[in-house]
Amino acid sequence: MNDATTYDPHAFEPFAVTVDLAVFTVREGRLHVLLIRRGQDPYAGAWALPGGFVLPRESAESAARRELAEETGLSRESAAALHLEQLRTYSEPDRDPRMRVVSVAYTALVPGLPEPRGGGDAAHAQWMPADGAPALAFDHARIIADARDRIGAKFEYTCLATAFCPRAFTLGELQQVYETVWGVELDRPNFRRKVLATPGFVEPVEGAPRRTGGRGKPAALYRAGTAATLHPPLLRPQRRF
Amino acid sequence: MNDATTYDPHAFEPFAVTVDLAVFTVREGRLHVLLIRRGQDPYAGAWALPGGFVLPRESAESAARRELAEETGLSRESAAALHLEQLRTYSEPDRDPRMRVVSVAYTALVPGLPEPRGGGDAAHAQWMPADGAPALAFDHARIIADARDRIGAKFEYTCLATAFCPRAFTLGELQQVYETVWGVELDRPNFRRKVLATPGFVEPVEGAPRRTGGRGKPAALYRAGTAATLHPPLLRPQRRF
DNA sequence: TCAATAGTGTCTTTTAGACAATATTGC
DNA sequence: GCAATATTGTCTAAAAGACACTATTGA
Repeated sequence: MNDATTYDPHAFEPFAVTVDLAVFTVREGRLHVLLIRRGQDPYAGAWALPGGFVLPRESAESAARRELAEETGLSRESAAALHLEQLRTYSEPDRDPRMRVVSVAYTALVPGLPEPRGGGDAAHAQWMPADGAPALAFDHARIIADARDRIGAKFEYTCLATAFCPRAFTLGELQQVYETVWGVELDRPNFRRKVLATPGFVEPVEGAPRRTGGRGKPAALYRAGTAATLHPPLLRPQRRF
Repeated sequence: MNDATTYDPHAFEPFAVTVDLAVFTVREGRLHVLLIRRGQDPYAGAWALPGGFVLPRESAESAARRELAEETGLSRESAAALHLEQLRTYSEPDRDPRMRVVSVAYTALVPGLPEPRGGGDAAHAQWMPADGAPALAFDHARIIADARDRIGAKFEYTCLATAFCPRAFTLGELQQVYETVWGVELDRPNFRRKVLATPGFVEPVEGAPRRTGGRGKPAALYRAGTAATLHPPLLRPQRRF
């Protein structure tokens, strides 16, 4: 085994360590991902995930939150409240043609509303549909695919879906989040029964019911509960064969 | 956003990138983890996870497989067949007191039998019970805890448990793997019904049945099936409250 | 009135959990 | 025979799925 004691940090060409952010939202019944347009080679003009270098004195998680605030134009306080989760690390030697870059990818889920009005560099950040997205720089298409897999799986046994919803939301909105992420239709009464029967998933919020589109009965409002995981899970409908 | 184009790799003190391996096995009904004893400061004399530096031209995954082969004394071919999975990356600035080290942790599951007879550096590698383990160097206790959480969760909806079993195993052995990892007792008839009803989880193997301890009816042998995930999942018994 | 969405109730099928009963081995 | 483990079977409880039905809004 190698040991760090025997290692001279300057003996090798150094590794660069970056974070990449796969920031998702649901708008108009479609999953969107936050992308920026690259101005320089390689991949000049291509779309890419936001991200940046981990600074010498910060953790990857801190770097991810810092970049997230910068890219979305949110305050640090708001960004701190967003759901941010480490996805995995990508370290193929040639994933960046210029130098050795190891990137820690993070997934963030944000409610549908806020535009990525960027302070600073984020002016070119834009929501793009996660399906039918353009060609992406580096291995970013892979990162997005991995992130979508992870999100879809976590929807089954965690309360993660509420991270896509505003503070107060209707069960119809929550159901649409599930349907969008999973790409399936769910039965409304059964979904409702299941969600309400899961302790800590959602809790009712008092006040005037909200109308969804103007038409139809106004729906009751709920907010995210205190639970983090679902017991029992909310399983994706299976493709029986 | 920072961009690698504007980055001088030698401007900062470089990052070192390592892999840490949390290698587990089940023996005698207890979960064990492969540890090495450190010979040098910091943490001289303490136990630590095996691992090492990612070389300039290899991916973290390749480094993990290389280190795994070295530490366990297995051939590259055997090591390639073991279950190896990226856990997460640890990047706190002071996790190593000497320098900035970002470590990509991997989890490996191996069948109970093989001793870590090490070629080379691995002579000091040893299986230790995962509970009641000694104090560990760096943040390795945290890594082991994260790995155990992940394994326990994945047991619910994947076929991962068979990775702890030899090529041919009995349902009783598989059940004991579940019971060890989850720390619960399972009902044998129900476990059996569930496993056999899940397509692709296990498949029967012909040949003489094996006796477990000499006493009792010999059990039929099975091998791992072709499925990777369980549908529907095999849920951990819930602590109802 | 109708269209549209929210919400309730009910029935059936599936799955999980508890546990009795039988089978096959070593001693 | 008995102890120990494997295996089958049965009954019950819980959950999922399908779907009819009612409720409340805007036009």
